[in-house]
Amino acid sequence: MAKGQQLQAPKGVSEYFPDRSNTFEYVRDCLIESAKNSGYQLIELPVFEDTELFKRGVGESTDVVSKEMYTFEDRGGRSITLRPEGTAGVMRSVIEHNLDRGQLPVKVWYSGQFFRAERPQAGRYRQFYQVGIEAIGLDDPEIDVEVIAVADRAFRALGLKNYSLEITSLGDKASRDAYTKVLREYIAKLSLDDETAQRAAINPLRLFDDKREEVKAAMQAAPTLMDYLTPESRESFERVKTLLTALGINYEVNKRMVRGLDYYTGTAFEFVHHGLGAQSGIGGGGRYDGLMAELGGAELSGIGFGIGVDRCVLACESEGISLPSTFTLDLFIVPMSIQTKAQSLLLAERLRESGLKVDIAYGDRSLKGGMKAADKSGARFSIVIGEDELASDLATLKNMKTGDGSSIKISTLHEKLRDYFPETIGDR
RNA sequence: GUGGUCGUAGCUCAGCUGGUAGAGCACUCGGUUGUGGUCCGAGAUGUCGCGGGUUCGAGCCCCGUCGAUCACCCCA
Repeated sequence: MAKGQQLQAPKGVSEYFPDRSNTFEYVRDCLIESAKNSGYQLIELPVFEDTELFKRGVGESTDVVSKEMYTFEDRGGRSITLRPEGTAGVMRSVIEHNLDRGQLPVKVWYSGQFFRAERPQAGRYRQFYQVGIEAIGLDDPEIDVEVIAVADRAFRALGLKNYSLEITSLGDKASRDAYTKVLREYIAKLSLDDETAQRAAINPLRLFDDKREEVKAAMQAAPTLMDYLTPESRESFERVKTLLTALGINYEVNKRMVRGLDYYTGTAFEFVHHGLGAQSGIGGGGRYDGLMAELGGAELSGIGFGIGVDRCVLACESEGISLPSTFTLDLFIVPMSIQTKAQSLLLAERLRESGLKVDIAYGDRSLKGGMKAADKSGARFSIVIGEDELASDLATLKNMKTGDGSSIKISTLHEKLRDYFPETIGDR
């Protein structure tokens, strides 16, 4: 427990340590794997950027920018901000390094920490981990569906079932402007309290997300964006739906979906898990038409998503899914005495160099203690190294699962283990 | 930023209307002079989140503070 002056982690951060860190690692890698399988390549970016990037990219009217950013001045007097989301940074890098000059679309994935200074709650942290992808330079329903499929495939690979996909179309800028005008007129006729009215003034779409029954009821009859889509937007959205069905991906059209970042246009989607608390979105994203140009780049459209790794871990736990451990050991060595510890370490290093995963019982433990350590390590085999073994070069290789032991020559242990782990042993 | 609940051993928690701490799990050692998982025995562990107040006496009551948690707001 926290004692007096004991240091503790900053408020609202999530930490993963054994054994739970294995779950985190597995989930993250699974998401990344899915992106790689669809041809996305790594883009590794800084966690802090010029504050201006987010103000222009994400939008100053958004909550994320107006009150949730970790912003500070560096020693050169520059305003720096810890990234609250990933897309703006990717765009900046693409523009800065002319990544869009070659074949399109540019397909990249990223993963890492993001920061928002919010009040923490279930599934919402001030530092959170996200895996995301972006496909830039192509406005096409097929790529929209591919992006959605990357996320859906990853969730299925994790074994998740209790989630659903919601999609909508936010239309192009023309559709959006026409609609917003009508919606503002509708909202103006409602009698709302000051705070709510202020929220509506910033972004009228927000009211669709209000949790209060009276507001929900009032918004029930509100016009929806779907009715104001241009023919092109409508046709594109129809194609997205058709393709999702063809891929066997279930979805629900949510005409009232709200996206918190200003740059979204066209296809927008959100994966919602039903076993979490109030923060139920495990991943979401959509198309952005004006973002690149806004940041000084070409007039290129793009689409991407961000998936919350922390929330996916919680989702797996809520469904009782037990993921394979990312930590595995092939062999655990138990030295009998202080005299054999050094020899054991040499043996371990030799085996490790050939690609085996090997650990040793350190400290002056009893044989029983050493074997308990071997047991808990989860290693598939154990071997006790004592004076006798070193003198005779004979030891018992024990299968920890079955309990069977077979006598082997220590000098040929490498070859013996090669039979069991052909995939891990390299030719060195 | 606003509100509810909570803060006792590494973990999960018990502790009646105030009388200075306990269980299970985990851990270490032993029962089995050199082979784990089951079983049995023994042992170690806390300034009861922190600070102040009331009291002869506070884990328990009061105030503050920090943290956690859940919800609003917002979102991954």
